Amino acid sequence: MTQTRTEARTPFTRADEELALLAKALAHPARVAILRVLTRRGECVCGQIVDLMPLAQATVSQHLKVLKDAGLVQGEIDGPRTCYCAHPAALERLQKLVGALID
Amino acid sequence: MTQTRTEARTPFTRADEELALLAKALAHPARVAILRVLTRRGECVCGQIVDLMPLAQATVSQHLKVLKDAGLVQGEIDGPRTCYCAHPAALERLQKLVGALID
DNA sequence: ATCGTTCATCGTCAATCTACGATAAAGATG
DNA sequence: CATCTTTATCGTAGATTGACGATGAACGAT
Repeated sequence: MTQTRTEARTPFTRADEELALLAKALAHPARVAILRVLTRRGECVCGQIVDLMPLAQATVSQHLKVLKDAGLVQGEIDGPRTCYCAHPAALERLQKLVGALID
Repeated sequence: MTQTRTEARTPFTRADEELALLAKALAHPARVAILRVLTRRGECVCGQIVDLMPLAQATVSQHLKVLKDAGLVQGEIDGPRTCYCAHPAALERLQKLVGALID
């Protein structure tokens, strides 16, 4: 047995992993569009976003989950709705990581 | 008939598409690592990159192609080798697009 | 001309992603 | 309580991605 740890291991650095994860969350135009809506209009209820997107509700919800898992977006349950807003710190983090890549 | 053009069409803006494409190219730690190597060490022959990565030559070559297609990297054939270097303008473009998202 | 080196591409398999309809869960409302 | 609205999740089908070995193409050296 050459591997005793249970954690997933990769031979890449943390910064590489972190940047890749953030980039992956932005790697679909729908998610970029959602994020743009949220930074422009501040808070949005899920249904408002769905109305702006050429996608089914289930698909938008799935993209929102990806953005939330990446920390780019925060969701707060508000009665029967869910209110989403952008999390600027994550975007700034992404910008910083890209900047570090440039040198 | 509601669609006469032959080009692929998306309902997203160009900026959304462009950012998504650049992000997608960075959406794998191996590609981030390759890009970091290239910005740190300037030019690199493909084999040097392969030696630094825990991946087969074919896989690294495939990742290099993704980076090249996204414009993040340039490759120049030099005899039997191929010399790669980062294309900083593309990274700056990415940074700018992310910045525009923040507002 | 025949090697040996270097790299890109092909073929392929497993895994992940994207999209959607259907359904479940949670609150509001009558 | 029954119902409507809103959103998340399930299940699934098709497409794309990531990994590799094998092979091919291009060049330098013997």
